Amino acid sequence: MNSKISEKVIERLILYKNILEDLENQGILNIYSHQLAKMADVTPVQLRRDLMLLSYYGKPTSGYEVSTLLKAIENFIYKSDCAKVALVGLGHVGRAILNYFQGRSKLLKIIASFDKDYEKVNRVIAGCRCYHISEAPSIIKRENIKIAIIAVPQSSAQEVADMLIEAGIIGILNYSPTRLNVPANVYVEYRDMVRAVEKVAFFACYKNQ
Amino acid sequence: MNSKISEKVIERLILYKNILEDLENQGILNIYSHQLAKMADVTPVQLRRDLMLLSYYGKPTSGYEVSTLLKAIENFIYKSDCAKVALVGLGHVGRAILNYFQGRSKLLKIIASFDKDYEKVNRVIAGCRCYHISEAPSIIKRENIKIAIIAVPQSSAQEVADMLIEAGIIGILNYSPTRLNVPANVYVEYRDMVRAVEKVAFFACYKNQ
DNA sequence: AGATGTGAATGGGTTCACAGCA
DNA sequence: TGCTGTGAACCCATTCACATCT
Repeated sequence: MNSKISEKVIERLILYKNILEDLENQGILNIYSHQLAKMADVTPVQLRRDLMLLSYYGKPTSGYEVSTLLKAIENFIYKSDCAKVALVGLGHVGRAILNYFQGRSKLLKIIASFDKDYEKVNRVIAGCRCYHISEAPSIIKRENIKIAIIAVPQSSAQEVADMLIEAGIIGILNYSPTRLNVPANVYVEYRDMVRAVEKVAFFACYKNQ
Repeated sequence: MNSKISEKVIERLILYKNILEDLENQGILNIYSHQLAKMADVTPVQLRRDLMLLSYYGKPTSGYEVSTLLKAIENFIYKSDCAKVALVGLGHVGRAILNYFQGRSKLLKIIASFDKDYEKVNRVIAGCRCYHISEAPSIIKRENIKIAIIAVPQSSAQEVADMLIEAGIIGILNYSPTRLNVPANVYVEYRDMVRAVEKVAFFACYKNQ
């Protein structure tokens, strides 16, 4: 592990990857930094700086080759250990995630989903089988899943997190508003929807005086 | 507008507000910076720095008074112009947001929701009436709504954004993966769920070698 | 000429270290 | 003594300016 990699750079690289996938699907072969930067809402210099991480190089004549740059970002971001994802909670958030994932991420796959409601258990929802929450530890261990999405109500979030971590999870995307207590080696990202709207409201008004 | 306010500070202030609401509900009257900082996963110095924005002061003996600090943050964050929110798209993401909002945000209120599906139109879902998308411009103008959440499929996100901005929206929370083309005065926050999981996967693995 | 890649400068955010207070 | 508030130092991210390439 050489120099520390910042969250912002990774977020941007993932965004570039998305845009490049779209460009590839449109049959575009080459792109200049100023074009890609515009699509990603960053400056061309910022983009070129970010790409310095990848040891990938473009050409002054034709810019970047879409397909190879895409592969370079994928190689950099992709860690095969963390390709399998578990989803806990099949309410609206959980279903939304399953729908969005359908076919979108080439790098990650939601292997299993869990819920405590027996109505949902054993059904296949958006291409993913649902198991009872009590089966989570054994399935996560057996499949060696390292990443989990928590989409359960606030009241059970910590309890679910404890169980997941015990089973080997080291990365959590938490859609519940609760702050989780986790060991130092576990990475948690919070996505509270209410806080997100409050942030937008503040900055929108702030920007316009 | 004196000095520029950073996104990170505001995100943290909103988080403190959340935690303080919980503390108030638990009947806790006072709290020290190191306690609140721990709950928010920041350093005590960082917390005290953040509070410098508010012109609110604690006491070395008893720390901060929960109720007044909470009010100070609310006052700072709350802009009455931006209290009304519109939601576009009542798929799973839209419903999830409505459920989370139920009673949670004291500062903001989702006034109206919109969908193109006539099955949903005129129903009241999670306490919020659903209108046909074609009514959005007139209702947004009439109610003077400034903030909107976009929870529609990728293919219609830009079109919806154009319509909203035309009707007076200046802040957008975008759950679709699409990058939006908007005028300079409009603030947009992106919340793509697939990219979020990819970020977690990267850092979880990166942290653990 | 018009791109890319990058050392050096700038600017913003966080932490240190300590003064001041009850 | 143990807290708060904050100038100064530090560190990280972005931007500038320019050498380099075709």
